[in-house]
Amino acid sequence: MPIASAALLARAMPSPEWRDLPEMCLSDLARLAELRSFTQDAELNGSIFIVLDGLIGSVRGVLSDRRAVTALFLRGDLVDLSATPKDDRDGLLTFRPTRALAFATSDFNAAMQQHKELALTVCANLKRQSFNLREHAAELFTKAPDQRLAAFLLWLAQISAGDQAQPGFELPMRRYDLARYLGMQPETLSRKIKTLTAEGAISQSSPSHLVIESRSALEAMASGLRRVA
Amino acid sequence: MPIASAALLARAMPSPEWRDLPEMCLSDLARLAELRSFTQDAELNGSIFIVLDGLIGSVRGVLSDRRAVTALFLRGDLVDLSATPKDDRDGLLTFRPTRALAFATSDFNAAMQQHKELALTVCANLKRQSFNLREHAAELFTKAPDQRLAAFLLWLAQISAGDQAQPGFELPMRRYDLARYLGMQPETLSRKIKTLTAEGAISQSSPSHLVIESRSALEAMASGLRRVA
DNA sequence: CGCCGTGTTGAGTAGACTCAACCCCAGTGG
DNA sequence: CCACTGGGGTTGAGTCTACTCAACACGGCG
Repeated sequence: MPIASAALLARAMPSPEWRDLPEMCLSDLARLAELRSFTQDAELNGSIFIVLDGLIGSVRGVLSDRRAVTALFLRGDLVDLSATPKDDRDGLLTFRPTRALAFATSDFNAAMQQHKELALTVCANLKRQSFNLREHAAELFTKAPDQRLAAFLLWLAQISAGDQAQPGFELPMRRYDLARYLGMQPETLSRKIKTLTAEGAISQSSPSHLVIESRSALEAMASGLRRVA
Repeated sequence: MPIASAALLARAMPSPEWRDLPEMCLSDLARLAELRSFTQDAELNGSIFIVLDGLIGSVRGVLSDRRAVTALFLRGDLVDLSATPKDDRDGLLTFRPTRALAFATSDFNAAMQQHKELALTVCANLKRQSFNLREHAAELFTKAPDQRLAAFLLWLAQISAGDQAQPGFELPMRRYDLARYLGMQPETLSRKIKTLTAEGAISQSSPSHLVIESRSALEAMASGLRRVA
């Protein structure tokens, strides 16, 4: 469904960088945007999205059982794979029920042409994403799997902190997808979680609900360099 | 040294996306830009760069012997780490003698404010870089080290194809840095190169000069080419 | 009940890592 | 002219760990 007004769009926007765009720009975007809801495991394609809530993953080899999750798009992120070569190897998947604003690529580009503030905001967003990608790549091969897991859990606790006062948090994705994002096999991930609970660093009330018991233990585990034999 | 005129700047620009900016914008950039030359292993910081030639790497843990190379910036790439948190863990290093245009961050941002074409070009550039980063991450954990090496060599041959008619190409970086980029140890890289030469896929006249002897063998080994956005 | 998706556990193996030593070459200085 | 030095690169032996494949546990749902 399209958005009624600039004010409504601003309310829907997940982060200030979007919300604070000029009135004119927001109303143009409102005219072009479509608010879409996706179930888990929905395949997204062909559009530009702004994530409102939920979690979208960029996966490599969607069909294969050997898929790689190359990036996570969180609330507030701009998702634009229009620069990606068109083949069937890349894809966007929702890892949980997700809502997003969808734009036709040409519409959004035209809006960027018109409103330089939009172009600047998109630039800033892309820079942040590039940073996260580099960070992720760095972790992928300076850290051992258990360190990556510890670092990821701390990161997750941080970004889902404001949500509620509860001590724990929900894993926003399946074990399988998480393993593929952290660059390991699901079995390995399972074992690592097991050892973390055994060491008392975390505890899990249900498979997807984790509680950090000892933040310091996790931190000690996360920051270390790669295994020293 | 600053650049004299828009025409000179346009001539220096390495790729059409920059060269085709409007006259006004180019002359503003020429006023702000500084043409700088770096030797190998120079540390860059604090500015925004446009790479003219050479190779810049984003490294994690510059000082450590356990460094990770998280991204490569080639000719035509915009290098802007201003969104990166300021700590001593990230850094930019030249992997070979490199020339680049340097801008003060505030100057460049002001220019983006003024010229929306510049903002759009930067957006496009960042999107391409994001794609490359995702591609790299995907390779890092869907491919085995020898596959990564084969894919990288093919990619390198492709992007340095136009340079000359010679059959081979120069490795643009030290073994050590290459290994760190491909996510393996220097020793492992050395062994992999050895097996590739033993299998007749490549040959090396000097340590840094490689010739692809059998493209098909490499392709078979790479199990999927690396794509160029 | 059987089925399916999801997650966990259990051996066994392949292969990347570690550490140490060595080679090669360019520069340097006696 | 030659020994010395240091950086970059290579080789060798041994260890460790993440992967592989298989089986199993569990819950929801027809």
